[in-house]
Amino acid sequence: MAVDSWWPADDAFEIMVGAVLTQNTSWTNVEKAIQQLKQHELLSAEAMLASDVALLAEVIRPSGYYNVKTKRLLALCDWYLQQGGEVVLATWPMAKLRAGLLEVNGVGPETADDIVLYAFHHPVFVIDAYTRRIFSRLGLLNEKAPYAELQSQFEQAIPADVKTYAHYHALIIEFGKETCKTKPRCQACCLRDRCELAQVS
DNA sequence: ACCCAGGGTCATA
DNA sequence: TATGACCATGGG
Repeated sequence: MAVDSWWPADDAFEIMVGAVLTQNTSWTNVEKAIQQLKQHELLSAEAMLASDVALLAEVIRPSGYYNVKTKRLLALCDWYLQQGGEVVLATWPMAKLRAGLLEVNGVGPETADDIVLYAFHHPVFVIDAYTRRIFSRLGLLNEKAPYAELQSQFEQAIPADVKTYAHYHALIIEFGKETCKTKPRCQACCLRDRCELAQVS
């Protein structure tokens, strides 16, 4: 599965926006917000910073936490332009990019890694709630372990390759979304049959 | 009418 | 350092 086939976006900036909007939120809600950003021609750092804050909040409303996320998007836009935008950021090494993103208010480890992997194509493994739930139910990791610790486990188990990391993450999300909706705890037994993911252990 | 969902920050002890 | 409150929507 190609990276872009499950995180569709026209450019790196759109992925950055999506990474913030999807915080603790289903992707279907994020799609609505992004669609509305496009309709209002607000899907650029310059346009967001120049827009009326109340309007921006209203436009991204479907993604939830819209007041918080409005501030976070503006902080990210600010940083993005200050550094010189996509052209400059694309030249940064992975560690510098990740550290820089983490400095932005509202960008935590998962949001930063979404951006590092999907927008700038550096090999970093994204740890999300699905990863924690599914693999802890399989008894393969401690759900409460710190982000960096879990990330290290996956990065040691999987070859450090952008497409591979994106592929595994996509598989995890697919299970998180599609299996056993009425019985969430059944995810583990469904997962056992999927060789690709079972091999992660 | 409930329950859940792909985070992160801040205040408190 | 660790735990809890808070942010808010949409779908099952």
